[in-house]
Amino acid sequence: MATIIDVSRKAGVSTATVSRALNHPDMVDEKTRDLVRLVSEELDYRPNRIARDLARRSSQSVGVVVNNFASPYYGLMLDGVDEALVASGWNVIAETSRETAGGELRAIRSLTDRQCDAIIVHADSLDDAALADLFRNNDKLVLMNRLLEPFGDRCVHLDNDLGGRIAARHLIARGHADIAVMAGPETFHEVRARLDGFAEAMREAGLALPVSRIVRADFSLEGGKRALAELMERDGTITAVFAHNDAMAVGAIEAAREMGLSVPGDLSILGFDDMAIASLARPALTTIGQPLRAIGAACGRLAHALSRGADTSRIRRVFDAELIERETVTEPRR
Amino acid sequence: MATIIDVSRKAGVSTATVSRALNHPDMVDEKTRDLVRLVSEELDYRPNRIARDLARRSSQSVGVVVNNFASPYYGLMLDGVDEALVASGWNVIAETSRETAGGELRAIRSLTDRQCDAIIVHADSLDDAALADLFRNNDKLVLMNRLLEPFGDRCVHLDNDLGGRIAARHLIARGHADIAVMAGPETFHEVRARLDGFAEAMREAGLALPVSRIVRADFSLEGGKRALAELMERDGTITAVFAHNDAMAVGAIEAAREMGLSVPGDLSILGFDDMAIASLARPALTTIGQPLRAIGAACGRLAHALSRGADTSRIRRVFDAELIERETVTEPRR
DNA sequence: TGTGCCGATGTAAACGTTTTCATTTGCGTT
DNA sequence: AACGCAAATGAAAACGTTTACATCGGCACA
Repeated sequence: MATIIDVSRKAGVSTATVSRALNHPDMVDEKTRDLVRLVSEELDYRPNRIARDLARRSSQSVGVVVNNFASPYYGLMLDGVDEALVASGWNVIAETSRETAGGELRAIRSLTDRQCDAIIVHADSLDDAALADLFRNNDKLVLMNRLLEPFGDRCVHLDNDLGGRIAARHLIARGHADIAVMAGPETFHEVRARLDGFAEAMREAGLALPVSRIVRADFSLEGGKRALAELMERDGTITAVFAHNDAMAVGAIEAAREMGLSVPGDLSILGFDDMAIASLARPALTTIGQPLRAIGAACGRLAHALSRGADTSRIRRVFDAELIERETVTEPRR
Repeated sequence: MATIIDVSRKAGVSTATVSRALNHPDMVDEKTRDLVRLVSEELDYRPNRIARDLARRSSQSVGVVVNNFASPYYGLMLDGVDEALVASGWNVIAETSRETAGGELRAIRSLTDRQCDAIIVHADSLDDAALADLFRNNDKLVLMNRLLEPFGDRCVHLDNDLGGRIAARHLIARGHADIAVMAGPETFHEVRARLDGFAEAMREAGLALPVSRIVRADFSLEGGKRALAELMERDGTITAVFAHNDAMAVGAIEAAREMGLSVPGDLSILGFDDMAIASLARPALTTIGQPLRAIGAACGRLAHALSRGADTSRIRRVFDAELIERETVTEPRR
């Protein structure tokens, strides 16, 4: 591999001039600039990024920590981050936390050691206090799809409260009054917000949401099946259910079918997330979508701006959930 | 941030000793070793990876280039790569090609500039000749889920030929004789192998596979729908179809339903890939699975071994496809 | 009591850039 | 002709490590 020294020798100039010709073309005479470029081309010179990074004290990369790569939830956000950074020649160094709090800390440390100029983290296992600690000590940290209160300007997230509201309003608009919700585990911060927004919109419409109509389930298809069974056993009068993610919703569809209930004839079902499964389900699932790619891209832009000390005020931090109408919500049969 | 110089001063030794105490503990006296460790701890010293990489002439990272992050196809393999490397403290630097040949070359260049010790590439847009060029000039390149003939020892891939064989044998074993195949676009190298294996197994069983029973479609749900329509129009006697991926297979299920055909009663359908959609479809799709995570992990191990000049002979390069029986294949009705 | 060796440490070079500071050159101004 | 200034360039320091080589004691051995 040719180094800058090879180029400087062959071109008969100093390494400083080569560096300037390539990085700050306007600082060097046109003739030498062309000469240097020509020679670089001939030798197929490619600057060693490690040496450059060391000298510049910037790695031109942002680290991202996610639970895993396999789930499209993370995949879409990663795509967004990548999309936002690729134009500026920056790289994304991704590391997985393998769903543990220890893993998240380990990943952040490792990315810090690698001198990433900023780090984007999707934190599931870390609680608010631990995160606040991290954010206090590191001002180049961006929180992905989660809101951490005192550091709102470094969080990019979906408005889950609004998502819950939209869900309630849609079901209410279709004429439902006896509505149940299939909530995710309490450990998920999203769950609280979706529940709050939903309850608030119900209240505004003068409708009741008794605790007997709220059931907890894990975010899986099986969880959804079990949850629907429990719900119907508790209270057979419900006409619609709002599930906190698509997998649970699809599970609910299956459970309903097994009970001899038609969807949406006897029971309307509304999901959340708009993952691939929603459009593939039959009947196709009506759901609340979150713009994951856009959220990822905003994280990327924020990280980039943060690490260059640029203005971050024009970067969007909160994204709206959006109703995706398909086939599983209609008027209740009377 | 504390540097090695801070540590050396505070401990009253040279930087060389600090470096040795931390990296080669057996080269330094027990007492100084403990002292250095204590001081490092106190100052919260973390070696600067960029400086270390420059000095060691190794970045301890492997680059991976994939089309995108959003598809679980790549996600699963990335998870595998990560899994194989995380233990040794190496990082994965991922870059997307955005589905273009130019993008693949650009990504490889960029990862080379970053001094990745090895690069794993999933090449879709590059043809064999271009790839061979690359592999000739760079001996730290690993090809992910594709076979490039003269460089088989640096390719990790699914045995697609076997996959095709398994598909044919399963349908034949169930009693089918009039079988059609829904092949993917010719540009995909997998497609050829699956077709070959399938045709070979049909021949072995003494069954015909006329070209009229082979239809090309793109790898999408819509493509599958259109392809089934065309197939049935050409020849209404078929009792089973082998689709080259799950999305097409699910499209075929839908098209069949729209034509008033029951699946698997009137028509058996066999997919390929075993992506999430397969288990979610109703009826659940019988398909041929590929161990993507294991393939990714093997790529990771191979890249790691290659970059350290270690023995690579014990790393598995070809993985078997596996039949996943669900609900869409049964005996033909007679 | 030398001699040789080995273990522990320090000195300084090396990794390949970027950038500060100093120097040279040429030009316009008085 | 002397001066100042700006543009172009070079010399060398800096980035923070690792490691080849040199040095120094101490110890076993003859």
